[in-house]
Amino acid sequence: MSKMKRLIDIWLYINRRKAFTAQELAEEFKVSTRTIQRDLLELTEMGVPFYSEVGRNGGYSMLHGEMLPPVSFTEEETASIIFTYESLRQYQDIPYEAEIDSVMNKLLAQVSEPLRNKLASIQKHIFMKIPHRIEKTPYLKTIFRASITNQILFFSYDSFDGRKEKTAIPIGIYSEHGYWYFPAYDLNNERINLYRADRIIELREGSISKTELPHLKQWLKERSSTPIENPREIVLRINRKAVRGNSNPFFEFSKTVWENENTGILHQCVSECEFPYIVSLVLSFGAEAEIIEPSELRDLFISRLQD
Amino acid sequence: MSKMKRLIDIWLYINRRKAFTAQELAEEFKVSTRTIQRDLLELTEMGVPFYSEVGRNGGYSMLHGEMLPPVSFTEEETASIIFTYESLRQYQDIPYEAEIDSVMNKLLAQVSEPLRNKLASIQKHIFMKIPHRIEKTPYLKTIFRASITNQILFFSYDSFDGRKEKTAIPIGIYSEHGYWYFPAYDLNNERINLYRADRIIELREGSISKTELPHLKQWLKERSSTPIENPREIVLRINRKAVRGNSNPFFEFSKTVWENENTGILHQCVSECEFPYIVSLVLSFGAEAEIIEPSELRDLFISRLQD
DNA sequence: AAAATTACGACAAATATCGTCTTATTTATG
DNA sequence: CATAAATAAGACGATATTTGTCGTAATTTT
Repeated sequence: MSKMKRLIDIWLYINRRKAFTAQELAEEFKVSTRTIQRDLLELTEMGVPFYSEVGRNGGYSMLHGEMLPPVSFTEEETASIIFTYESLRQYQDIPYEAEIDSVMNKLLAQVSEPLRNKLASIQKHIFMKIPHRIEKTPYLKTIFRASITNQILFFSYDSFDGRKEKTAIPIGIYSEHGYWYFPAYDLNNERINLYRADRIIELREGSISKTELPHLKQWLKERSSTPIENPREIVLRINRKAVRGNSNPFFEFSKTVWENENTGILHQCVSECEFPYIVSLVLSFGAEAEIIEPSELRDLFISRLQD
Repeated sequence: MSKMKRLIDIWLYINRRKAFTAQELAEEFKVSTRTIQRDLLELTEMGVPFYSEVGRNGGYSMLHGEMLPPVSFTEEETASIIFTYESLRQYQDIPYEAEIDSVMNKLLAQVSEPLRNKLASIQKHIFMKIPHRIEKTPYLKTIFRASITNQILFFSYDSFDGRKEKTAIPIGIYSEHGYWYFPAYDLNNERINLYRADRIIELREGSISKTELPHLKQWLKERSSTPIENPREIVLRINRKAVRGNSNPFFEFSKTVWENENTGILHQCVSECEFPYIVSLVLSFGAEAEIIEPSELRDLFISRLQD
C-alpha cells in the first residue's frame, strides 16, 4: 500500500474514534510504531486536528469539531450547494451564516476562472421571496444548538401580555412568513409552548437536560394530525377568478364544483372555532364570494358586516 | 517537495487552465516530463478528468463538469450544508434534487458514527413552513439552466385566458408563497413577462441566444424601485391586537402612532391602483380597523360593503 | 519528411520510507 | 520511588519508491 493511501486511511480511521495510540494504529496498518509516529507528524502538518498526551494513559485524541476528511464534488454538486445557500440568503437571520460564507469561499477558491464565473452566476438567477422582517433574531443559532443538545435556556420573552421570564428546552426551530418560531418544553408548566425567536429580549444558556422530548418534526406532525374540533361542513359560492388570483392555502384542500364559466360551489370541513377566520376571508372577497351554509356562519358574517 | 504535495498542486494547477502540455508542467514543477506523465497517469486513476491528444499541437485538456479538487470542511461547515439542504426540502420541486442527495451521502459517508447521528439530527430540528402546493413543476431545472445559459425555450402556457404558445428566454427563477415564478424575455412581444413554472404544459428546448438580458436580481431590483404611480397618503385607525396577530407585510413599511393602549393611527403611502386591495384588507379586519382618509377610499369601502 | 506531441518500457541513480534500536521525557500506578 | 506505558525524536542500514535518461512507437500538423 502506498504511503499516500495509508495516510488517508489513517485519517479516516482516527476520525472514527476519539482517542487512539500509536501502537493501535501500528497493528491496524501493519507498520511499525515509528512509521505511525512519522505519519501522524505528517498529518499534523497537513492540518488534521489531534493532540497528544505523553505518559502512561496518554495517547492521541481528536480535537473535536475540526476538519473532516476531504471530499471531492462534481460541478453539479457544487452548484447545488451554491443554489441552496443562495436561496436561504434572503433571511434576515439564519444559523450558520459564518460557515456558509467559509464553505462558499472554499468551493470557489480552487476552481478555474470560467467555472468560478459560471458558479457565481447561479447566485444572480435564483431568489426566494420571503416577507422582509426587520426584527433581529440574534439568538437563533443558540436556540437551534440547544434544540439539538437538549439544553435548558433561560430567557425574557416579550409575550402578548407583557414581558415574562421563561425556562424552557427548545425542540427545534421553524420559519413561517419570514419569522422564526421555536416550540420549547416549558419547565414551569411542563408543556410545549410555541415562541417566536425575535421576541426574546435576553437569553442565558443553562445545562444539558436528560428529559426525553419529541423533536420538531414529531411535534409538527402530531399537531397537524390533531382531529378537527367541532367539525362543520361549510358551503360557499365563489367566483373563479377570485380563487385563481388568490394563493390562500384554504383553497388547496377544499373541493369545488364549477356551476358554469365563472362561479362554483366550494365544500370544506372546518372547525367551528375557525368561523371568525372564514368570515374575514369571505369579507375580503367582497362580492366575489357568498356563504350558503351553515346559517350561523351567515349570521356571523352579517353581524360583522354591520359592525 | 513530496510527491503527494506535487500531485495535489498539479491537480490545482491543471484545474485553472483548460489545456496544458507535459513539458509546461515539467518546467512549472521542475521535474522531468517522464515524471509528469507518470503523475498524470496517477491523477487519471484518482478520477481527475482530462484527456490527451497526441501529435503536434496535441496536449492535455480538462474535461469539464467532472470532479473538482477535494475540499475539507469543519464539522460546523458540514452542518451548515445539511441545514440549508434540509430547509429547502419542503419544496415540492427544486432544481438539483439528485445532487443534493449525493452531496449528503458523500458528507455523511466518511464521518464517525456519533458525528453522523449528530449531523443527521439537524434534519429533525429544522423546518421551513411553506404553503404546500400540489402543482408539479417538472421543468424547473430546465428553466433554471436556461436562465443561466440564455437558452431559448418554447412552451405551452396555461395562462389566465387559455392556453398559449410562447417563445422566451428565462432570466432566472424565484419562489413566492410556495410557487416558482420565472421572468422571461418573450421573443414575440420583445418584453420581459412573468410566468409561473407549474403552468407550463409542455416545453421544448431551443438554441442558446446572444441577446443581452438583465439577470433576475437586476430585474427584481428595477421592478421594486419603480416609483409608485399616483401615490396617495392613506390614514387608518387600527386596533393594536389586530396588527400583532397579523403577519401582513403591509404593516412592515407603515408608520403607526399609538393613541392609547389599544388603538393607533397608521399612515402609509400607496398607489391608487392598490385601493381595492386595501379595502379587502380593511374588510377582513372587520370592526378592528377604520378608514379615516382619503374619502375616496372610504367610499370604495362602503360601496364594497353594500355589495 | 520534419517537428511536436503523447505513450510507455527498461534501467540505474537518487530519494524516500521503514524498521530497529536508542535515548529522553512525561505521567499514572502501586 | 520504582515501574510501566505512553509520546518524541535521532541514527542508520535495508528496502522500496520515485525519478531521470534513453529508447521506441504512434499520431498529428505543417
